[in-house]
Amino acid sequence: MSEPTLPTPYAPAAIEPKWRDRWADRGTNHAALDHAARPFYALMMFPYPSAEGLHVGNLFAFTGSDISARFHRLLGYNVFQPLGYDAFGIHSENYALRIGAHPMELTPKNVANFQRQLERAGLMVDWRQKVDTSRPEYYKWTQWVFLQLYRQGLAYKKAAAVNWCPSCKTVLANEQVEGGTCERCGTAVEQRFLEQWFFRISAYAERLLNNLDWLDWSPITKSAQKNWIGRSEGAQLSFRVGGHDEMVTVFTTRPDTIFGATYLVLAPEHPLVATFTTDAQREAVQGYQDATKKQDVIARKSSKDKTGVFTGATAVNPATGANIPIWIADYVLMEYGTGAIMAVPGHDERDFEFAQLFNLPIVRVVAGPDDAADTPLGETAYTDDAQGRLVNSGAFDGQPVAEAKTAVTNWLAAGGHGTPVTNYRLHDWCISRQRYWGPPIPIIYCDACGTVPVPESQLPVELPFIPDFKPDDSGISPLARHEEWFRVPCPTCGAPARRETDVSDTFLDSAWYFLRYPSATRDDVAFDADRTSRWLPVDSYIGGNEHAVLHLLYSRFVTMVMKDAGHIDFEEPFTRFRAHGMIIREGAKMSKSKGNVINPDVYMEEWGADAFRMYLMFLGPYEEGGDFRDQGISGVRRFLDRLWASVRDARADVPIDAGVVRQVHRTIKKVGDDTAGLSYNTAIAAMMECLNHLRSGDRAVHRAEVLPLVQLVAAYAPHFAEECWEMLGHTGSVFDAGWPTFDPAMLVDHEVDLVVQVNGKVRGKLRLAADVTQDAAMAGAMADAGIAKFVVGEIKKVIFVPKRLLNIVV
RNA sequence: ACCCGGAUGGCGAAAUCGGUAGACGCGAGGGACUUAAAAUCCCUGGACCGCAAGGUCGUGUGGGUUCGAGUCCCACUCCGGGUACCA
Repeated sequence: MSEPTLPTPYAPAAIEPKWRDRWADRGTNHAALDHAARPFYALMMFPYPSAEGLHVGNLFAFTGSDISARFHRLLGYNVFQPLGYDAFGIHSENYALRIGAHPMELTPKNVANFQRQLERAGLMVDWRQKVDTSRPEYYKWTQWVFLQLYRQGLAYKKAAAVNWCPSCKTVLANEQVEGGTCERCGTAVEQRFLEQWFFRISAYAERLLNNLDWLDWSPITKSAQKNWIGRSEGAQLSFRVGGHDEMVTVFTTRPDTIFGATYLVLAPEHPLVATFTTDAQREAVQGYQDATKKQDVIARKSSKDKTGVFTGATAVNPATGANIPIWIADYVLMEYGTGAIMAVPGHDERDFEFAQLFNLPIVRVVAGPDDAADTPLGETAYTDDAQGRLVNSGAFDGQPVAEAKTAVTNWLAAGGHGTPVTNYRLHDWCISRQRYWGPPIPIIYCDACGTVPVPESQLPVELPFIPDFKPDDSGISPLARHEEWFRVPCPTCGAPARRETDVSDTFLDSAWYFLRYPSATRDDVAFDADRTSRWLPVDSYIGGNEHAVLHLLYSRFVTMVMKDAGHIDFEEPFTRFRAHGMIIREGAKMSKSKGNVINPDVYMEEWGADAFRMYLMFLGPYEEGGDFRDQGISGVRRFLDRLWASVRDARADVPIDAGVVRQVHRTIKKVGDDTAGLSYNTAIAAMMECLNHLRSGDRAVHRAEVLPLVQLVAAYAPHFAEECWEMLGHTGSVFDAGWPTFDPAMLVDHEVDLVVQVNGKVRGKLRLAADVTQDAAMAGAMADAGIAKFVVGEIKKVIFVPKRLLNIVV
């Protein structure tokens, strides 16, 4: 008796590096950028390369995107899937500060570590086209993008408030302020006024909103953008002020309530406050203004307690002719509308609260279905505008709110008191950062010529290496401490001039990176015209919904501007966008402080990258995320082990089972449909089910039965599939072998289990021909004693759903 | 407060149109193989009553529509995310 040779087990540690090397050698993942006939641009949101290394959340996102990309390739598309690094910005700089490193030295190390981890994950990325936003080859063109906006009159400079942490001696982004204190040291944040560069995104509000109608995006993402843009229809109304020529203009969405406007409120910063304030009130008003100014932006917005001061002035309500007092209060914001409101305490909760506090008159001008004109308002304002109708409003009494909005606006407009307007919440995008780690804004200030854009031929304006990159108490950029850098001759007249020392927001780096990928190796243009028109707009964009608003909105804006400037011929960058879900672990959010952060390296080491990928996709619906449970990964690994064994032991000289073949065809259809719809978890379940059927009863498996399964699993477990494909005798890549086809005839059932109910309760099931008639089914049911015993009395009704059920109502 | 999601076995979850609730996987229990264990393979797994056949209940709560509801409608509770004095 000879010792049988041990069968080869599935060994990811051996085959994964083998295929990574082979893909690199053969250029398997390279897209034919200049002559692809069926281009498909698969984009995933590029990561910020943290020093901690790749997060499973990243890998979850990338794997899902990669499966979609590989699937499209199998379907015959020429897929371009690039990746890069969002390496510039405040995250990277703060981390460098914390560990006492320099971002210019630290970032390349982080990028290298990410690169290693990403390559290991087996993504079908065309690494030739990698971008790194912190490299001069990239940010040269970020600066170019700034200049295009500047040329279009969409970049301008104005003074604006910023958050300042006196302890960290730095400007903070709004996201870095929590409840009025610095997220890092807990110190109360102050407000400073600094000159800032803005992009006029508000000019695109309407277009950004309207295009959402036809974009193929996740509905949640669309609604987040819609809310952020915040379109509201209303009117601007002007109020005469006693003793003054200046009028107060307010914005309101409820012009119908004008008869109930019993006072006006201006924002404390409103420019007319000083004009209107009477001498008697001046001290109180100034005191209030000073107190407001000292408060930081965030604290002001988080405290809901109403405060305010009377200016001493009164205005005339154009509808009633009554004199109404003018107050200032910090619940009115200068940055929205006109910075002034007409207060209608009867029908606005904030005004109601304010009026109660300061004993201002509250008048009912809208009544609900159960109210009369003189029904008292009670404890709260009445804000139901769907059911309300006007009262105490002269000629408009009895009109429903919606109708009255138009009627009152028209009436006021005719009298010269106002005009209908549309307002947007969206405000201009402040892109200045008084920081070091970002692209210097390409502007030069000259005493003679004023603000001069850096000529494109002089780009990039390189970020110099400076050891003292730390922000200081002055509130100006670290670059402003380096005269040798910022003193330059004026590009126009040659006189001594100085550079802008602020850098631009990280979000600008990422607002155009998708345009760069196809042309990443070009140093003469930001993006090549031919390649751009071949590959863009992006066919599939997958990313986190945390970027639903800022990144996606800024990208759309920049794309629109590029179109208007004539650089591209499309205005929406992402034809299809899907948001993936979030991964939690053992029921809890992952965080460093909890110590439950997953290190992908450890899992890939133990189980293999393919099993890890597949588990991430199996643990829950991709668009909802899921719970990472350490024990769960063994299930997908066992599936791969068994599939491996079936491929290894498959033969060509055993009978093919018709039932197995039918199941394989059904699985091809289901996995195709589910993968296209990002239902990866159910696609994997279908493959498992199919394999279980294939192997059931310890039968000998025919090669033709298992071969399609290898193709189906390829997008999910690419190294594994390549090795199996080779074992089955192929020399090329499985990704060039196409997607298996199914025979629709194989999907049709000739016999079905018909469920029989009596009065809606399941009483049995019958194995019957699929095309059985109701009468035949009925006869079959009555012949079954277990069913017939429930059919007592007269049959009132029979519901028959072919192929599904028969319900007998007695 | 407002706007989105969500709630299904011990656990992660599945269920195109309203039509067998719990696919697939984890864990658990039992068995085979083994001197033994691991690995692997097979079987059983919603709850309750029952020896069984069988029956009753069951998708967060309370109502409703329907022959039939996890799925549709109304009211509510809890959880997650986003926005937050936006007039």
